[in-house]
Amino acid sequence: MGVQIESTVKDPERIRERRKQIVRASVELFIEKGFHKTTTREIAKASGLSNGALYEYVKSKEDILYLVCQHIHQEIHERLADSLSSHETALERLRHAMTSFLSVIRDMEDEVLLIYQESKSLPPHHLHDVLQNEQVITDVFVQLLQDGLEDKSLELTEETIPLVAHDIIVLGQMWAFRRWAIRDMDFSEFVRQQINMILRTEPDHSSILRT
Amino acid sequence: MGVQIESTVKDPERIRERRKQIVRASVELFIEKGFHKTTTREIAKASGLSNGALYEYVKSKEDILYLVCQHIHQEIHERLADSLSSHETALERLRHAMTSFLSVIRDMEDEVLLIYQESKSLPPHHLHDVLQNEQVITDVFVQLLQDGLEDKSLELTEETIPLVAHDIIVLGQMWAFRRWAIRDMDFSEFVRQQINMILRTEPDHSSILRT
Amino acid sequence: MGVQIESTVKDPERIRERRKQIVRASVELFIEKGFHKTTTREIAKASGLSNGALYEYVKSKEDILYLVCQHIHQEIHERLADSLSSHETALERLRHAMTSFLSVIRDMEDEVLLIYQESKSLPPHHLHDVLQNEQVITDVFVQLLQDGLEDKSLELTEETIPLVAHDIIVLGQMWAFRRWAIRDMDFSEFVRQQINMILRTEPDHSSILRT
Amino acid sequence: MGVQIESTVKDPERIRERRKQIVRASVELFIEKGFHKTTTREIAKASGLSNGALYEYVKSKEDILYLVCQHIHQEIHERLADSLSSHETALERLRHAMTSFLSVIRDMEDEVLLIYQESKSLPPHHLHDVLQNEQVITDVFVQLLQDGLEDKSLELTEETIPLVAHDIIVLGQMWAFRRWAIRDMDFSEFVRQQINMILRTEPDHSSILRT
DNA sequence: GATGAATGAGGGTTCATTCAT
DNA sequence: TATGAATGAACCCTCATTCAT
Repeated sequence: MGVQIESTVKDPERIRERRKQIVRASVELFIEKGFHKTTTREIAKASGLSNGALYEYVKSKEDILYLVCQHIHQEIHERLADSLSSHETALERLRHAMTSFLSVIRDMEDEVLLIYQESKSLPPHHLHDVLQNEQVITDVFVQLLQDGLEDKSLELTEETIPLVAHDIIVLGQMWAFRRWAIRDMDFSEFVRQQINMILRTEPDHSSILRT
Repeated sequence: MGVQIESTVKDPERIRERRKQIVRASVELFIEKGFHKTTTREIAKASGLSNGALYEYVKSKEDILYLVCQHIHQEIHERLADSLSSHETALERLRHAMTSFLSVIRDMEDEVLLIYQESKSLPPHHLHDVLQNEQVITDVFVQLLQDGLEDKSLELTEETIPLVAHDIIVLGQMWAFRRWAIRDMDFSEFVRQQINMILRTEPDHSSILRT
Repeated sequence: MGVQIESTVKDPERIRERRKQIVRASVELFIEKGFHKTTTREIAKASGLSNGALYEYVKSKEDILYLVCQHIHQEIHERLADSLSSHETALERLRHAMTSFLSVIRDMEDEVLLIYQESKSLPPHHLHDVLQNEQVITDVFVQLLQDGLEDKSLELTEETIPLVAHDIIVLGQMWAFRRWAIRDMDFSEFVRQQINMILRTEPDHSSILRT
Repeated sequence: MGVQIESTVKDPERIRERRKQIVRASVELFIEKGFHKTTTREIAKASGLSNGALYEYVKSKEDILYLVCQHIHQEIHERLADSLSSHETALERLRHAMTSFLSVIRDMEDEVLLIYQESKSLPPHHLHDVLQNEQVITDVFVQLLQDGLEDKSLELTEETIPLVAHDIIVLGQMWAFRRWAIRDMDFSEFVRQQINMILRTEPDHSSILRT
């Protein structure tokens, strides 16, 4: 799954191991200084590898960026998937998922920001794959909305589902990429409001329109 | 207004002129290749300036990025401000503003994306200023929401206004930074849905919750 | 004539000047250590240029090799052409040319060897051009042989001319690339014998075959 | 005979075996990409050895080049020696040898070219040995010429023998290193002309001079 | 003010060789 | 003996910036 990154090394266990080191170090560095201003030497050093060894697990600096993006998406997706509940109605499951998603975003705000800012530096092939991963995460919500359509706990039309799902993602990721504007807001308040923006469940607030 | 960029040149008219050339050329280049992959030589050439002349109107490559971001924000803000209507109710003015805003985003999707992806490369001082400009644009909607609170054409609480304003901005800019996911959607359909996401004005759709 | 080498610099006079420095330094270095073991830093330093300046007059290290080969061929060709005499018979002109050619080879043995050993590292396009230059030099002898055919001072058939011309070149260049085997031979003796090999003019030695 | 190459391995049989693999692979690679552009990893892989194993049969990359040159010379020499005839006169034996030599050159043109282009990269000690091997081959012709002097089937003076022998070698190897200029010539025609260049045996062509 | 040649630090990457297993 | 991961010096080249003219 995803694009295969070549390696000179044969032992797959070791590859996994070393790449984990590389990714861990790189995430930190990329967050701190950005992809372009981070040197491969720094990455090697922070990974506990020599300059040469780094290139046995990766073919280019861009590969590292890809690995980083993939790793971040994986973690987000895993944590989101793990938190999927089995409440009776899709509405309740959706609300729960949104809450979980938002809390993942908060935990990984730097990482989310990283993807927003650096993924454009990926070569087309890898970029495509990263965007696909973003879609995979979005699809979790597409599914939940679909469920709501079926069990009628949500009222919406089929055609709007894709965009609504993206809205959910984006209104959540905002916490990461608009930090500067929201920093003084309480996170739980943010959660409450964004969920309400999507669902309008609060009494007498099904719309911000005056009835 | 904004951060002053130093110049060796005295004549302010000439400075304005030359910087316009620089910005025009840079926007295009940055969109095409990204900030880091664009060289100052390319910028100079595309601006019709010599390598040395460039540095008489600008002190560093980062200054150019700043000029570019500022210019983009200015244009967005101008066009948004110009389109502010004088409808009776704030609700109507808001709806009109959102529509205008979205159409500006569509016209300038590359530029919007540019700011999302490259502004992080600004030195802190300039970054701060750019974010402030983003806030200025957001404040247009803050004001409209406030108006709606006052003329009671909108129903919301004071505290939610800032975040709702940001939501409006972000749900609009999505068109630029989620193009890859939305490309096959009709723009007017996008507009309709996003406005509805914010306002829930469509009959029987004041909420996606089943009543 | 020849393949154009790009330069960032505009002033053609300066380009010529600087490239002369580069070539002069490189010939020496390439002869001493070979193309691959010579670094661009060494070349820059020996040329009296900075690392960066070097690359304003040349696009790659291979370009330098090309410039070097071209320069060597040019000099050989010039000196050969300059020495072309106007003796009555083609035979005499040929003998004179061969003598001159051999003395050029002796003066430039290192350079001749350089081309033999390093031209293979040229990119195809440039290699082709270098070989063409080699042919140009060969053609000097082709012409002389042709003349001899016409004025009947030489007895040979048209079809053998090309190969004989190449033989002349190669039997001369031997002095450079077989030095190790010939070093203890007197140069004038070498000249005498090689010319005799081609012309068999010495009394009673028109062939090494016993009559 | 030749320079001893060190090895960590004891069993001489195994050494011979492995080095044969190494040489076979390297010849091909060096011909294809040149010595410097061929990596030891490629050699190891193509030899069916591991990176480390390679260095148990050879102490450096240059050693491999030496082995390669030696092998090529050996094969040329062997094939030349094998073809030595026992015709009555030295002249006839010489003509036969030249024909054989030329056909060896044709079969091994890539290898001959390889030695011309890469032997310069050998460390002095090894280079000396390789040149000596070249001399050994030359000496085959020295001997034949000497024989001709003795049985008087050739007319030449003792002092010219060494150079004539080298001329024979070089006029033959031309087929390899001047391929680009001669490619459209028929090989048998080449043979005929080159032998005639040396021997001038064709009727009425004992010299290219008009009598 | 303008030009464009010059600077030089530093970047990503390679690869001959070594060495722990 | 064999393996293949690790090392790290070194390479070619780029480019933001400066400065003599």
